[in-house]
Amino acid sequence: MLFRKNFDLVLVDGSSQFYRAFHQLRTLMNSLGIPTGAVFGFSNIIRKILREFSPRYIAIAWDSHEKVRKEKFAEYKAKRHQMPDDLKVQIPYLRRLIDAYGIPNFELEGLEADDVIASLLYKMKSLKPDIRTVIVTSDKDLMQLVDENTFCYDPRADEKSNPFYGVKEVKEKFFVEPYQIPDYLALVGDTSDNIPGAKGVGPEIAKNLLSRFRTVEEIFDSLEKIEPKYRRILIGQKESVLMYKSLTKLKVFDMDINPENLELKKIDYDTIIEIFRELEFSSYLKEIFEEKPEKFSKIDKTKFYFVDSQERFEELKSKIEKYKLFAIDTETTSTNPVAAELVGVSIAFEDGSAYYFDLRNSKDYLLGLKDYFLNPEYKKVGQNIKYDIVVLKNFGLELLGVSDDSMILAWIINPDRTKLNLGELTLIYLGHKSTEYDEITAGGKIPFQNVPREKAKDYSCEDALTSLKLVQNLKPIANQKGLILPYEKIEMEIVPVLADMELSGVKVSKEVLHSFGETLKKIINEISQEIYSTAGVRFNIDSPQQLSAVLFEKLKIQLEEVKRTKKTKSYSTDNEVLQDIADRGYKIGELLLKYRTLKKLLSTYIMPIPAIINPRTGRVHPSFNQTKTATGRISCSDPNLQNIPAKGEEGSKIREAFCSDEGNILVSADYSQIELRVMAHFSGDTLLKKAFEEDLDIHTEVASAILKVPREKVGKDERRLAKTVNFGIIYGISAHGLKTQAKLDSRETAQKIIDLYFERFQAVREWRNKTIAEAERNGFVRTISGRIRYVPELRSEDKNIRGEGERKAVNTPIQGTSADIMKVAMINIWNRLKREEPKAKIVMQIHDQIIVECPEDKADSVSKILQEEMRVESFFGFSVPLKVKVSIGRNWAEFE
DNA sequence: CCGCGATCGTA
DNA sequence: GTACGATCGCGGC
Repeated sequence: MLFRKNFDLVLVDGSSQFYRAFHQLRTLMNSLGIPTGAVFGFSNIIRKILREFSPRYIAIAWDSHEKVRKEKFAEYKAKRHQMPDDLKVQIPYLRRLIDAYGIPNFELEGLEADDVIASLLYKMKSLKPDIRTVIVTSDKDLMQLVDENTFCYDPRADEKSNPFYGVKEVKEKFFVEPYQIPDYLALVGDTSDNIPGAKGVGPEIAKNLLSRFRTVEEIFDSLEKIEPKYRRILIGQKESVLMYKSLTKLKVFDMDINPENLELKKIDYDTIIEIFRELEFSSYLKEIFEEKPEKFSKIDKTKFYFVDSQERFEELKSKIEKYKLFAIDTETTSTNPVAAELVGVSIAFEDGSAYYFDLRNSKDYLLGLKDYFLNPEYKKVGQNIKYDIVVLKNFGLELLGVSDDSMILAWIINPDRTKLNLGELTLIYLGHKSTEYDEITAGGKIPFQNVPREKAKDYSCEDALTSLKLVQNLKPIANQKGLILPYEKIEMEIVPVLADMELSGVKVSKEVLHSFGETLKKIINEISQEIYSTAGVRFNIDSPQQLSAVLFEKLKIQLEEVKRTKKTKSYSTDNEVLQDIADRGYKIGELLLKYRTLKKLLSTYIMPIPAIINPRTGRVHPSFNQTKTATGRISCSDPNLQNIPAKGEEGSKIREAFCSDEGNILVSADYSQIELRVMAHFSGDTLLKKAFEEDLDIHTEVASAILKVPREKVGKDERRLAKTVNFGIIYGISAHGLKTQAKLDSRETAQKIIDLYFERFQAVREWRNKTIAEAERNGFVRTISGRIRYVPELRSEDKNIRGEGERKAVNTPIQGTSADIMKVAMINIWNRLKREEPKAKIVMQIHDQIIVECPEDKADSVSKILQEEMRVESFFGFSVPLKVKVSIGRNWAEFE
């Protein structure tokens, strides 16, 4: 280690670190939409320096007004405009936080943070000559203070580089002594402070001169001794250079302070925890928990009981009757609810009591609650309660009257939030650290059924109770944000629908997949051999790294433009590139395309799916995830049946494997052009609405409108272009995106087409502008049901990030409203089928399509129900007719 | 063993 | 140009 890390004094350049953190984390916010990035970044720095240096003395220096330098030079820091509102709102949090950390702050009227640091350092050195100091900064200005006992430290330096700057490092970087830094910057300029420097002088000349002279003053005093080529450059610049130096040279003000004023005070953990909870910094909260577990409240476990006697059971029943609402949590053998076996159940009440059923002993008490479970008058709440519904149903208990779910609440409050586990939510919203599953199962090594009963009881009861408390905390937030309608009428209503879909699963033919798989394996093998012989080398075709080496280094294939990957900027080998290679006549291009397609099908769909067929049901039971998308869509996983191939001969072969059970049939219903209809509704565009009212082909109509030709004259290519434009509009469109997608020759051509579109569909343009403007004002967009999504990207100064925000702001109401419509339809269908065709089961949902499996002779009846129940216009006051297409088949390939 | 990046399947 | 999830390779732990 090069440096002793123990310093006596830490001086932090507060203003610049705060600004930097703000710009770097501009889009970070809590679930209430409050921007938090600057505080997050600053907190990180504070925590890091306290941890690394454990200083006795510490101070954070702040800029005051910049009038001293401004008076000298009006352009100084002219590039920095007024403080943005998003930064302003974070200041009170930061102040409280710094106070809570016990760190003194200093500010000097008229001076900048840098000067304050210089003044503090000067004073402390005069009082304690041997003091070792570290200055926390990312700016080079402060390096002028570096000496044998004073170091600069860049808290944001990456892991590998040395974050410390001592005398040696400063010399290596600038080739001047630390005290010469102001002279150096005065000569070469400093773009970050808008100091131009001497005209014609760059680092090389500055280095050279400052190796021979100590200061710029000396340089200008000795101009006659300097070579003519330098003299000519410098002449006439003395005044400005000396002025620049006076700007970069730090000012030392004699501060009336004692070392005690800089002492690190006692840390107020309670306040820090309070702030971190409010700003939702869960990772920091966890770190604090590791340091000071006693600062976190623990849940009261004194009222957690086993239901192991008739007395307890009676007590529990009377609580159910009294409160008419309880939280429920199940403990099982698997995270997959269909495969899971129930081993324990807990039930918690408002009074903080909770009851645990250890099912290893007896199942009778639990079964004794059957009537309460079935009675929807008794409300049930939980965390991801869909899971418990599925498990309990397989156990033989149906749970009706499910009214609340803490996970769904947290998600609907901020659907971009990805961490929704109970521990995380508990830490932030309740401020206590719950027992983690890994703690009682030794990191998952002990199966739950083997966890000692006392531990199991406390764990399970705690989960049920925290879920109840979270619901009580989160529901008012949802209400305040106007989310009760989508929450109660859509999300909570669809929970049992999705639970049933998971229970039903879908039949898949092992035979079809197996035989097709064998065929594919042979073909893939043959293609691989051909690829190897064409390339002249055996390599891993699945490795983009190796593949690009073969294509571009070994075979030296040259393309018109080199396409690079997004993050690592290496050579891209995606389909577009391979197609390009094929088009240029390279046989390997075609081979690779075929290889990719077939390998994808084999490894993603054909091989894994038979392996996850549930042996008990003979079907696959995917998860229908309700809290995984930011727009309100449902997602599907394990396996994801929402991306089963649809196109191509091979895709169709895979769809063939998804079929109805013996004696059953599949009925599919899909919305026609739902997203464009949603856009017609939102914009109120008369032309679009008319097209849908008259049930015309929308792409042809749009082509006719933008190309100004009669619809009869619209050709295939025109229609295809219009279709691409239509999709583009839904995705928030950009000229670049349309150019790529429609393979246009330039961005300008794409822009012209977009302009033509908006010229004809002015209402769409107006809606788009209005939506973005409102999103900027409110911070979020809404779907038709009132669901929200924040768009913090719109606050960014980065044009690309802003553009991204604009597209999200436009796309989310469209995609999200379509999701709202589909969800309401599913709820209606499920309720109606339950009454009228109880043997019919919803088995799939693919965003605009729903698939029901039913006995063959019920196909017509089910078709009619789907057709009727999907017309949900009246639910939302939707102003455009919805169109539903129904088809019937034995398997998924037989639909249109 | 985990996370990330590249790739590719869907709406 | 939007929204997802699964697979594989690869590098780090």
